[in-house]
This record gives sequence, structure tokens and C-alpha cells, in this order.
Amino acid sequence: MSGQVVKNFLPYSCASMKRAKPVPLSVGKRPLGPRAVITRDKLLEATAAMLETGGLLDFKVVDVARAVGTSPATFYQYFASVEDAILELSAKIADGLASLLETMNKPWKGPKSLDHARQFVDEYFLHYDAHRAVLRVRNLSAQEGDVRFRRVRNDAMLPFTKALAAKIEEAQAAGRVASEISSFAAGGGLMAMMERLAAFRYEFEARGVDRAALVETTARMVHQTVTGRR
Amino acid sequence: MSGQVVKNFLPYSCASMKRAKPVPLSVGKRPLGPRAVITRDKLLEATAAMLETGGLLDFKVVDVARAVGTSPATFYQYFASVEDAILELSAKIADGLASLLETMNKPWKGPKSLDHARQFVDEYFLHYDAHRAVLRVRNLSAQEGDVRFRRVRNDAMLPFTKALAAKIEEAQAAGRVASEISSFAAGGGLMAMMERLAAFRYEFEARGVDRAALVETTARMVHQTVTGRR
DNA sequence: ATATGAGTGTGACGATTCGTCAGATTCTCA
DNA sequence: TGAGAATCTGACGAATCGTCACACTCATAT
Repeated sequence: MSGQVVKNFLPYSCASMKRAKPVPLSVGKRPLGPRAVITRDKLLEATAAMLETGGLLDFKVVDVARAVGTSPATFYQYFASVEDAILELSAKIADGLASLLETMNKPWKGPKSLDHARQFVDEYFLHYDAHRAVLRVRNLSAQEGDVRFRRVRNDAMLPFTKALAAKIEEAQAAGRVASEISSFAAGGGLMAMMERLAAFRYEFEARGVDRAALVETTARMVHQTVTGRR
Repeated sequence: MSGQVVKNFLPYSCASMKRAKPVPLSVGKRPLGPRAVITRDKLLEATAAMLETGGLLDFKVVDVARAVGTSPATFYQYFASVEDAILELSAKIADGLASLLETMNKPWKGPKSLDHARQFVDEYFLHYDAHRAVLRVRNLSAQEGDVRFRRVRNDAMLPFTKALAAKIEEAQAAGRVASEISSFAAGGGLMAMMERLAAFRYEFEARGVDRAALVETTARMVHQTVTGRR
């Protein structure tokens, strides 16, 4: 109790006046050293793990810190906020789609075209499965209007939407798909469907639609919309 | 400062020992009186409003209470948790779909069938627009595995999924839709697409696809998948 | 009137989390 | 080995959470 008086004095004491600028010791903008990179990565990892486990509302930085064996202060040394950490996770995840996009950019022609669609859907589901926790937060934040999350989401999804749209335009030119359809909207619609089905896959399984059936059905819907063929 | 000593004594004073059971005065399970219903509703309303305004992570009961001109304690008198309040909001919202379901259960036959699809999509978008804030939290919680939210979501969406599935089965019986498709999965896929497009509608507008175009395109995709006709 | 008690609301509290420092600790290398 | 850079954290004030005992309001019976 008596300490309080001292405490109130301290910040203005002569001693503290000596060092004019106490040097903001923490990370300025200097590149992180190797040890720092490791803890930072561990924190990111733990953040993702935490999101898998519990709901977003129960998310506590303390838990993440504890999981890594460090203190909350360390977390805030590397991330300005929880959202920043999740944003970075979201961005990292998007990279994993590169190879899938290649598959996508090949033309869907001939008797194999439905197989392409199947592979596309299947791999997208795999991708979503591997990152569902982070992705659902990314999508929530994007819907809430957070520009950064919107950007990350678009970076991940737009290439696919456009690739689908391009195929649709071909089909439209060939007269197999109605011209009243907006190719971009349709491509986006298909991506929307896939994302959503991936998210609620288990809901379908609970009702007797197993993964294979879901993939097959989705692939056929995609294929049909994109090529105009059955 | 000196009051602190007194404070430490109080909880164990003889006076507090007198009443063995202090009677939990607050709401037991008795039905709420008229005044209570009003404040409760105001709290629900303010909760919804708060969700429209800011992100889920910034949600503070204090703000809701302040908005209604009451204290957090009052909020907790009526809702065990924030989630409970949002759950109730979600349940209420689902009721608004009743009339749309009627539209849905009519057969989509003849030259007007595409119009039915258009109306369906259009009204669903309207519904989503009116409740986007609550719906996105409902969906997040459902994805996180919260059983209550899953139930509410299913109650709202399953009837539509089933109605679509029924139509698809008709089309399959007539040979217009591939039998390899799971009608239930396809119906769910369409609902998924609509929900998602409604959620990210503004993203499309930012890219030059206005509402009308989005509705038209979506309606055609739904119609095509459901009837097997162009 | 007013006393009674059910119905309704809240101040105040302990507990928990947040986000921020200043400074302790650990590492590097001259 | 020791000086300084890099990394981490104890400790703190502020804010929020969720709870409880109590204060207030109001209709009704006496």
C-alpha cells in the first residue's frame, strides 16, 4: 500500500530523466532473428490450433501463449492483434491453391472433362478440410467488411472464379450456355457453392450423403454449368 | 483505503450468517411480466443492431446494455450468454421464411418455371439482406459445431433443400437430370450457393455484377439444375 | 392509505483478459 | 569475457465478464 506513493513518483523521478529516450526496445522494423522467427511461427501454429479446438468467441491470447510456453506479451510483440495473426494465416493458406489453379486452367474438353471437374472439386474439398478453422474466420471477417480479409479472400478465390468464367464464356460462344447468364456471376456462384459445401460437409454426411456422393454431385453441377453439357 | 479492512470482514460477519438461504430473487422460471418482455426485446434488438455495426470480436455486452439504457446485469438476467441471445435472434429470423417456402412448394412447370426460380432467388436475397449480421454469426457458430446453432440453421434451410431435392427427383425420373446426382446434395448445393452469393453480394457489385444480374444468373443455375432444362 | 410481496433493475464486486511498458534474460561476437 | 544486440516477460492499469445481494416499482388486498 505504501508502495503506491513511491510508484506515483517514479515515472517523474530524476533517475528516469537521465535517459531521454528509453529506447523502445521491442521490435522496431528490424528483420527478425532466427529465434524470433521460430517463436513467431509457433505462435501462428498455436493460433490455428486454438481455432480448430474452440469457438472464435472463446479465443484467448493467453491460451495461445500458454500452448507455446510463453507469455501474452510475446504474442503482442509479433502481432498487433489476434486478427492480424489470423489474417497472416489466411494469406499463407492461399498459397496452397497454386497447383489446383494450374489444373483449373487446362481446358475441359472431350470425354475427360467431367473428370477434370471431379478432380477440381475433390482437391478443393481437401484444401478446405485442411484449413477449415482459419477459413471460416477469414470468411466471417470478410463478410463483416474488413478490407484486409476481403483482399486475402479475393486473392484466393478470384483466379478460380475467372477461370470458370472463361470456360463459361467459351460455352456461351458455342451456344451451349444461355447468354443471359453473367459468366463471372456464374463462376462466383460455383465457387460459392463449393466453399459452402466444403464447410458443411459433415452436415451432409449426417444425412447419408457421403463424401464421394457429394463430390460427384458437385462436380456434375459445376461441369454442367461450365460446359453446358450433361 | 481504510474501508478495505471493513470490506474484508463483511462477508463473514455474523449479520450475513443470519439468513441461511438469501433466496435467489432473480428470474426463476416464472413467465415474464409485460415490462420485462419489453426490456428483453429491446436488448435483443440492440444485440442485432450491435452486430450490424461492428465485428463479432468487438461485441461487448456493455455496449448493448448502454444502448438500451440499462446495465449489463440486466442483460444477464435474461440471457445466459451473448450466444444465447444471438441464438434466439437466429430462431426468430427463420420464421420469416414461411411464405417463401410456400412459393417453393408449388411445382415449377411450363413456361413460367424460370420465373418461379427468379422469384425464389430474389426473395431469398431479400431475406438474407434483412438479417445478414445475425445470419453470419449463426453460420459461423454452426460451422464451429455448436449443436443449437446447427439445429436452427437446419430448421431454416432443410425444408428448402428438400423441396429442391423433390423437384430434382422428378426431373431425374423424367430422364432430364443425370441419375448419378444425389438429389439431396444437389438441393443443398443450390441452397449453399444462394446463401453464399447473398452474403457476398456486394463483392460482386464491386466487380460490375449488379443485383439484377446476380439474381438472373443464380435463378438460371437453380432452374437448370432443378429441372434439367435450359 | 398503506402494507405486502411479486416483479424488475442495478451497484458493486472478484475474476479474467487485454495490451503495454520497462527491464530482465539470452545470445553473439569482438 | 564483456558489451551490446536480440529476445522474452513480469507486472501493471484498464476494461470486460458474470454474479449476487439488494433497491426500486407497482399492483393488489386489507
